[in-house]
Amino acid sequence: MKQLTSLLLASIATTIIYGAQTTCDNIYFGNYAPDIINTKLTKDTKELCYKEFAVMHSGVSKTPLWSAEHLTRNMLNGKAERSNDFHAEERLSHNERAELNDYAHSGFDRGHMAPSADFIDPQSNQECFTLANMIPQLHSNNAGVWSHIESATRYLVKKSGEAYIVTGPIYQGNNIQRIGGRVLVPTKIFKAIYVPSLNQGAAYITDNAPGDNYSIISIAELEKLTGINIFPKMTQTSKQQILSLPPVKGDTQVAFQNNGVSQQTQNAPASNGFMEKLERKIHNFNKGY
DNA sequence: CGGCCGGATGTT
DNA sequence: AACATCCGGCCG
Repeated sequence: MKQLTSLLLASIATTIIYGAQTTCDNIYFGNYAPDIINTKLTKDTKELCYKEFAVMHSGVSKTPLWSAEHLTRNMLNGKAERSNDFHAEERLSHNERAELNDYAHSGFDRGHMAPSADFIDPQSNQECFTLANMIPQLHSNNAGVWSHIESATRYLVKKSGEAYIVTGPIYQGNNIQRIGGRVLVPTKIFKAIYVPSLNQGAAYITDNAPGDNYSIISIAELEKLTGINIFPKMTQTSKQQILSLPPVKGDTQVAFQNNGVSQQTQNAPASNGFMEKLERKIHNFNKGY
């Protein structure tokens, strides 16, 4: 009995220590994968490892619940060549995965979570075109505010040298749209960033909607919203702070409201190509070495 | 593959 | 303001 108890305790301890079990190495902060707390989300999920990113795929939404990357300055030193090889995920059965047909004529983009422009490595770039890394995303959002959020994130990586990034959808409300009758359309999209050298993190969040609105929120707030422990190795104190993220050029930062229309508080300066210029500047700087 | 699109940027 | 170019993405 005593043995059983200690076994049980050991198993509980193991559960706590390895709460976010992962088979993907060198992707997650502290090697701890995001941990799904909301058990409604855990149904039919499968972790998929790739060379430079990892995905928690849901057979219910037929999208990722998150895509994780560990980016360093060196990985972004160069230009990513798009493979454009959009493909269904072969490691998933038809019943749990999105197909190219689902997206065709749906009116939605196949929007990357881990973006193509993050992967200069050819294998990784090809891999990121798996539909397991895609959500149905409005084109205006993908080509607009979201592209700026991705750009600002790469800028932050180049500036700080290293970051852990978790990107994913949020499904809110009772009338979630589907495409192909199968793939759920997210209502919001987030990109969480943790910079280990600063021991700080924060997240961008936008509606999957037209317009330039976005918010910056704490990791703690994002975790409440998603039901996912985004960075299990962050301390609670650190999760409640908000890392100063680069403003998103020309777009409108708004006060975050969980379940309503956001309310404008300030405008990011509309300096032409601000982030892009900085990206190139740093790229050229890095090229010299 | 090529043609096309919307969004954004750069040049004139 | 007009034009070219780039980009992520859609379609035939």
